[in-house]
Amino acid sequence: MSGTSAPRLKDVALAANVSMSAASRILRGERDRFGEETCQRVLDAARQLGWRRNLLVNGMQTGRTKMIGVMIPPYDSVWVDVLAGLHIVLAGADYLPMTVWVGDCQEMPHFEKDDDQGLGQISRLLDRRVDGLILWPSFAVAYYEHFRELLERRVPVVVIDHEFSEDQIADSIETDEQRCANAVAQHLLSLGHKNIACLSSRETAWQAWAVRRRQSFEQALADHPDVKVKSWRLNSWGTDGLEIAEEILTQEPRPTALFCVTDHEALYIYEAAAKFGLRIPEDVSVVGFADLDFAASLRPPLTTMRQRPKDIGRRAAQLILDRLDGDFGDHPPTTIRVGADLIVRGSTSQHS
Amino acid sequence: MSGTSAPRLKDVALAANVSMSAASRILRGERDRFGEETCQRVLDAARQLGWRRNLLVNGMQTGRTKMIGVMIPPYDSVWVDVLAGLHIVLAGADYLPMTVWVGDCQEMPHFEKDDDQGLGQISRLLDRRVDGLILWPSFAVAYYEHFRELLERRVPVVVIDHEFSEDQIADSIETDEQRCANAVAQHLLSLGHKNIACLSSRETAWQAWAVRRRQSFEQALADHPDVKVKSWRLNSWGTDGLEIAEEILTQEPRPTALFCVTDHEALYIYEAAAKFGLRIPEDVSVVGFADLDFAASLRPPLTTMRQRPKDIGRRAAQLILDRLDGDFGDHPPTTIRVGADLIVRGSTSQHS
DNA sequence: TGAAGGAGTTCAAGTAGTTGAGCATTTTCG
DNA sequence: CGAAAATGCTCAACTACTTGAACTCCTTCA
Repeated sequence: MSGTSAPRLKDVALAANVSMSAASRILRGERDRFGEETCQRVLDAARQLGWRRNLLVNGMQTGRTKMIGVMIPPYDSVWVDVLAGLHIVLAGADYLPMTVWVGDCQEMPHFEKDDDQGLGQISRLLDRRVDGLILWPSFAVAYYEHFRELLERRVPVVVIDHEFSEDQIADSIETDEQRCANAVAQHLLSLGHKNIACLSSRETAWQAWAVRRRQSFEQALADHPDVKVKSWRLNSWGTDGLEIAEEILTQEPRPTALFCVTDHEALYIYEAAAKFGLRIPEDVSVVGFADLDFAASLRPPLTTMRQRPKDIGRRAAQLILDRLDGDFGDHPPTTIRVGADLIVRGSTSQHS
Repeated sequence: MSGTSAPRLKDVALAANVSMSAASRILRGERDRFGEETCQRVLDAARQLGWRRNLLVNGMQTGRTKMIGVMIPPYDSVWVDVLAGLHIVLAGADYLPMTVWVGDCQEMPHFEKDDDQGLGQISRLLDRRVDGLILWPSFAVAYYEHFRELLERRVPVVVIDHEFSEDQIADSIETDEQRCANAVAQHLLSLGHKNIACLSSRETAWQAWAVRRRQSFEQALADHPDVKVKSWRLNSWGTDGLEIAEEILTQEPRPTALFCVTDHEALYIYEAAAKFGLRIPEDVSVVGFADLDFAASLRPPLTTMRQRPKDIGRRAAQLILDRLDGDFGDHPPTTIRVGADLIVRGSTSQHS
C-alpha cells in the first residue's frame, strides 16, 4: 500500500539509460532503428517496472480514444445480446464500448421525460471524447441537432431501431419489421386462421418499434379481405397487460390466433388463457416476438420470431468502425435491416 | 461535413480575447477572480463555439479519469440489474462505467480457458487508466497478482460473488448464501417436507456461487436428522439438465420438495414434471433462486429467492467510490453480504 | 584525407489544457 | 502623498507521451 503510482515512460527510459524518445520508439515497435542490446534493455526495464501504455495520452495526441459511446435502455435480455455483439466486434478492433443507460433505470415510466437526461448522457460520452456513438435513445428532436454537430465533427453516429422523422442524418440499423410481420402473417394464414388479434406493447415514443411492428402486421394481412384483424395495446404505463389479455380472449367470436409484439405480452395471454381454461394452441394459437430467454420454456413452448440481437450489435459496431476507417468516406447514411427467424414451437397449430 | 474538429480552449480564449489561463479558470468556475464583463465574454464564446471540457486532459493531469472498469460475464437478466445499479451510483458521482465482457460471449463453455482473456480485458481497462475496477471474473490465481499490483498503485478493486482462496486482498460483495439457504430450508421445513433434493448448476470455477449455495443449503438442513437431503448437479457443460431433472423425479421415494440453485434449473424440473404428469406443487414443491424475469410467469408461478442485483451493483459502486474518496483510507478489505427475499408463489405447498 | 552514407540516438515542439506564482493597475488607508 | 492591499489578468511549467528533424559517431570509398 505504498502508493507507488503507475510507472511512467520517463522511469523506464531512466532505468534503461536512454532518452524518452528512444524508449517510446522501441516500445512502439520501431525496433530496427536501434541496437539490439538497447532494445533488450528498454524492454526489460519496461517489463520489470510493469509499464503500460497510456491510452489517454494517445487519445489526446491522435484524437482517437478507441472508445465508442453506447447509449441503451435498461431493458430485457435482448439488450444483453446486442451489447455482446457490439463488444465482440469493437474489442476485436481494439476499441471498447462505453455504455450509458438512459432512464433512471428504476422506473421505466420515467423514460418519457428523459430527453434532457439523454442529452446529459451523450455529453458525458463526448466529454470523454469517444470516437463514435451508438444509440438507442428516446429520441427527442433535440437529439437531431446534436447529431448534426457530431457528424460535422466527424464523430460517426449509428442509431438502432429508430426511424428518422426528418431526413436520415445518421446510419441506422433495425429489425426488418416488414419481413418479420409477413413471416408471422404467412405462418398464421397457412394454418388457416381467419380471426386474428394483435397485442401491441406500450406504444410510447421510446418504443416506436412497437408501432411499426403492429402496423406492419396489420398491413401484411390487409390484402386478405377474408381475414379479420383487430389490434390492442397496453396503456402507457404497461400495467394492464392481463386485463387486456382477458378482454381479447373473451371477444365474441374469440380470435383463433394472436400475435404479440413481444414475448412479454405473450405471457399475459398464457396467464389469461390458463385462467379461462383455454388451451394453447388448441383454442388459441399464440405467436410472440424476440425469443426471450424464457420463450422456449413456457408450456407450451412459444412460437416466436427470433431476432438476431447479437447480429444487430455486431453490425452496428462494424458500421461505426467503417466510418472511422474512412472506408465509408462520406457516403450517405445507410440503413441496415436485419431479418429474424420464425421459430415454430408448440403454441401455434392448425385452425380446426 | 466540413470536418471541423472539436473547438479547443485556445479558440475560446482567442474569441474572447483573453489568455488561455483566464478562459480555463472562468470555465472551471473560478469566476470571482475576474471582471464580470470578461466572464460573460468567455462564457459566450465557449457556448457559441460549442466548447466542451476534455476529460482526457483532466485525466492525464489529475490521474483521475472518472471511469470505473467493470468486468462481467454475458449472463442472464440479473446482470443487467447489477449494471443498472452500478450505473446509477457511478453516474451520480460523475463517473462512468467501462464495461467489458469475459468469455467469448458466444459460447459459455469457453469461459474455463479464459484466464488469459480475462487478464487481457483488465489490461484494456488499465491502459485507459480507469480509476477503479469492479470484477466478476473467472478468477485464476493469475488475477491475484494483478490485484496486488493494482492495489499498490491505489486502484481500488471490488469483486462480486467471489470467495478469495488466499487472504482477502480486495473488497468483496456477494449474496448472503447462508441466510438465503436458511430461508429456503426454513420455508420447506415449515411446509413439512422431509425428503428434499437440491439441484445445483454446473459447478465450475466461474460459478463458485453454485457450490456455496448448494453447500449452504445442505448445511442448513444438516441439523435436522429426520430430513433427508440429496444433491445433484449438472455436468460441466450444463447440457444434461433435463435428464437430471428426470432422474430426480423418478427416485424412490420421490423427493417431495426441490431446491434449485437458480431459476434456470427449475425450468428443467417443470419440464420433467410435465412429462411425467407430476403436478407442482401437489406432487413436488419447487423453489428457485434469483427471481429471473420469467419466474413469476411460469405455471405455477415459481417460489424463489429474489436477489437484489441492483442493490449489489449500487453497493459495489459505493465501495469503489468510498475507496477513491479516501473516506475508506487504508481500512482492510471489507466483505458486504447482501440479503435476498423469499418470494412465496404457487410452486410450493404443504407436504400432505 | 576528406566527403558521403548509414546506424544509433536525442532535441524540441507538439497534444489540450491546469495551476502556482507573479505582474500591472487601481483602490484604500494612514 | 506614498505604501499596502485588492483587483484582474498572464507567464510558464507541468501532465505523459509522440514524432519529424537533426545530430553524433563510425565506416566506407574515392
